[in-house]
Amino acid sequence: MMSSTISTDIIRGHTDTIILNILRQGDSYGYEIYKRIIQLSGQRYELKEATLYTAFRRLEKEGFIVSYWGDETQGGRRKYYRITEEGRKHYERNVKDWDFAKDILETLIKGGIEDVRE
Amino acid sequence: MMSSTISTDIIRGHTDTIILNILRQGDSYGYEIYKRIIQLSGQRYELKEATLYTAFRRLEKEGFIVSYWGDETQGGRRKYYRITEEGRKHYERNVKDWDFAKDILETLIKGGIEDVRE
DNA sequence: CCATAGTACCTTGACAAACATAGTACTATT
DNA sequence: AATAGTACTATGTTTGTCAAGGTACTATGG
Repeated sequence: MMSSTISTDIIRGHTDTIILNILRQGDSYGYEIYKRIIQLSGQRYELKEATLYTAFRRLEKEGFIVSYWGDETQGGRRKYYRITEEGRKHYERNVKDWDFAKDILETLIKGGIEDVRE
Repeated sequence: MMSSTISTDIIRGHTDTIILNILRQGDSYGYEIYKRIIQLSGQRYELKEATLYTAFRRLEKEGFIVSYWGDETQGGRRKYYRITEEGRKHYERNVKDWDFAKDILETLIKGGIEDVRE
């Protein structure tokens, strides 16, 4: 599995958006988000746990998410994350940036001189 | 100009492909490639010179391009770059990877649980 | 009862790409 | 003489990703 042709450098810069996209659909915790990313990609991409937890810290520091401990009476404790209003705005902005950049990127990697934009 | 909403992390990983795309349309030199990238993006993206020359060294080391000095009798000397057969293959591979990754990325940043891929 | 796999979280250190900054050197224009 | 443009290069910093390792609990099969 995970015959990943998706290089990490292509995903780089989208990690935060990917996480926020999951959280805007409901609170979740690290391991579940980790699994859901694999599932969403159809087993084609795995965001490493270390990267994920690094991102949580970054996002929380920037005020885009908040965390709270679940009240599991048994089993491993879970740290849940919730997206903030700021986080939603940040997500929307990132998606907009992505849609915008996508087209330019397409021209840059495939276009010839006749495709010059104005 | 250059009200760049394109973050460098979105371009990251595509630098080599962007350069190879220009070179597969004919030999060129650093400064010209620098200018053409700005032009191709419609003044929306500037690949910094430092990044460009770092990429040249990387690409040459990997055998994807070769360089030779131009025979300018006047003006600053120019170092030309030519794409190799290996470079062309590398370019094709990168474009394929990008097309593949693009769809998955789209799902990851916009998709909900109902969009799970198989 | 013990080994293994799975769930769940976290830290440290290494690496590579992109870039800021700075420099060299020549040409053309004012 | 000053400035802007062309053209190349080196050095050091920042940042995101990840490999590797660790802790701790639960469930399952032999």
